[in-house]
Amino acid sequence: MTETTTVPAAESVSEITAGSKSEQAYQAIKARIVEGTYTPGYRLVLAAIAKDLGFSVVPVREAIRRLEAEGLVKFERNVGATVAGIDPIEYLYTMQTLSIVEGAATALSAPLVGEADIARARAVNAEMRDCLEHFDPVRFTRLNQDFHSVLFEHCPNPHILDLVHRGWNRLASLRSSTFRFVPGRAHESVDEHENLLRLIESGADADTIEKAARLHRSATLDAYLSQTNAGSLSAQ
Amino acid sequence: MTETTTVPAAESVSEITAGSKSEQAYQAIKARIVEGTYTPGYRLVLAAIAKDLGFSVVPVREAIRRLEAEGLVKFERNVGATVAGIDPIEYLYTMQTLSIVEGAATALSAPLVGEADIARARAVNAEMRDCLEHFDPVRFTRLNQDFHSVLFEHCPNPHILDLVHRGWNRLASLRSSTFRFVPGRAHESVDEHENLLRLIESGADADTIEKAARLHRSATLDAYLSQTNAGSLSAQ
DNA sequence: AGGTACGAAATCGTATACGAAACATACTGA
DNA sequence: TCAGTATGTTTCGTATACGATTTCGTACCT
Repeated sequence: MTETTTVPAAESVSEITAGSKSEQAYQAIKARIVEGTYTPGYRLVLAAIAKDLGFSVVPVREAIRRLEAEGLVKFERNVGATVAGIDPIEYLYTMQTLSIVEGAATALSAPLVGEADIARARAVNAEMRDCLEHFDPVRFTRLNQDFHSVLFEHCPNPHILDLVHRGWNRLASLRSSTFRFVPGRAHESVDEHENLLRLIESGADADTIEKAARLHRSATLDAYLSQTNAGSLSAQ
Repeated sequence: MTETTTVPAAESVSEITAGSKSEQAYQAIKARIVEGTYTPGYRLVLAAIAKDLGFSVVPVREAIRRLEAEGLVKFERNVGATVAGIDPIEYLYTMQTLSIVEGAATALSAPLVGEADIARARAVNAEMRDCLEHFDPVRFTRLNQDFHSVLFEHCPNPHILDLVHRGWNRLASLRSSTFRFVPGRAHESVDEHENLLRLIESGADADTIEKAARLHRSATLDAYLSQTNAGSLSAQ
């Protein structure tokens, strides 16, 4: 008879969604930005979003502030928030920053990357190579992220790892991939991936790996820059 | 003649305080953490702080979320916020991250650092040398920040610069300076500063400067670690 | 007609209020 | 005596409401 008392019930079946409404709002808005529903420059009005999501404005407000901190939206006091644009100069800054933190993360991860990881990364890279034929920039970019994730996710320093994730996030918010603009870069990229894998396999020292990873990204940036001749602010 | 029309008057003289109350709350709480009024582990209760500052809980809440994003406070859902502790492992992560971003920022700044800057930095370093006699860790740490600020503030990439600032912020929240724990390190530090200045003066290449700046910080970290033998997770 | 000043609408910022979750404590039953 | 449950208190999470600020449209003056 007493057995029923121990079960405090499962929080009402339909409420397993996600933590707070702030969190839900954050996820929802972010998704719409990445997915393109909210295009750059789009004006994010608190009340409108709140009504749309069925929440009050308070959680929405908090979500937007979080997105601001991540650089996905631009916020102006007493005016409102807009989806951050694809300002080429911003793209440059983001890529440069990412080249540095990702390089470091990859180097720090390297000793912890096992054979299984290498194999997985190589498989992804093979898919990318296939992808070069009937070129699909979006798919290619997806695989690219998968590839690099394998290499840096073992980074033991959570702060650095977080910075890497933020960088990728920002890039994701730029609707079309870099490779759409610089398709030629894709070939080199795949080759550099293999090179990077060899370095890690052979237990190269951290500095070498870091430099390679950083250069891999700077090269993409440079390719983009020479395409759009947006000035020479190349990463070191 | 038309110029006069553009001036909408100075917003009422007494209201130059600071933008929003959220901002004020943010500054106030941060100050109390850095200054030590709120010691690590201290429980930040929204209502209490709000009453204390004379605001409502809403701006306070937002301020605390910002501080959480910067890592100054730890936040747990439905439980509350506490001032982030001096967890040695966290200190390690912060220092390692800072070594990387600060190194990069310094290297990127180097070409933009003029003679006047060098002179200023050298003056600060001289003060630090003086400071070595009757050693004052707090003052020394202040000067240390001044010195490095000169070297990285010209960094053209605002994202990286922001990351550097955040790192310094977190370190500042650790009440007593590193040099209190490792006073011997102070001497070497001053010498390394001079070395760094020479490199920049002579127009050394970015990679060399970056490495030197990064090593300068890693060395401080290592000194701390060997003092507390907190395991060997040394930066690269 | 051009530009300025005023006013209304829109939107944000903050206060207050209430419901929900977590923690501490006292009580009941074996 | 002790485990487990019930209750109370604290504190957070969110909704609603109102005041403050900006922006835009319109009428007026030169």
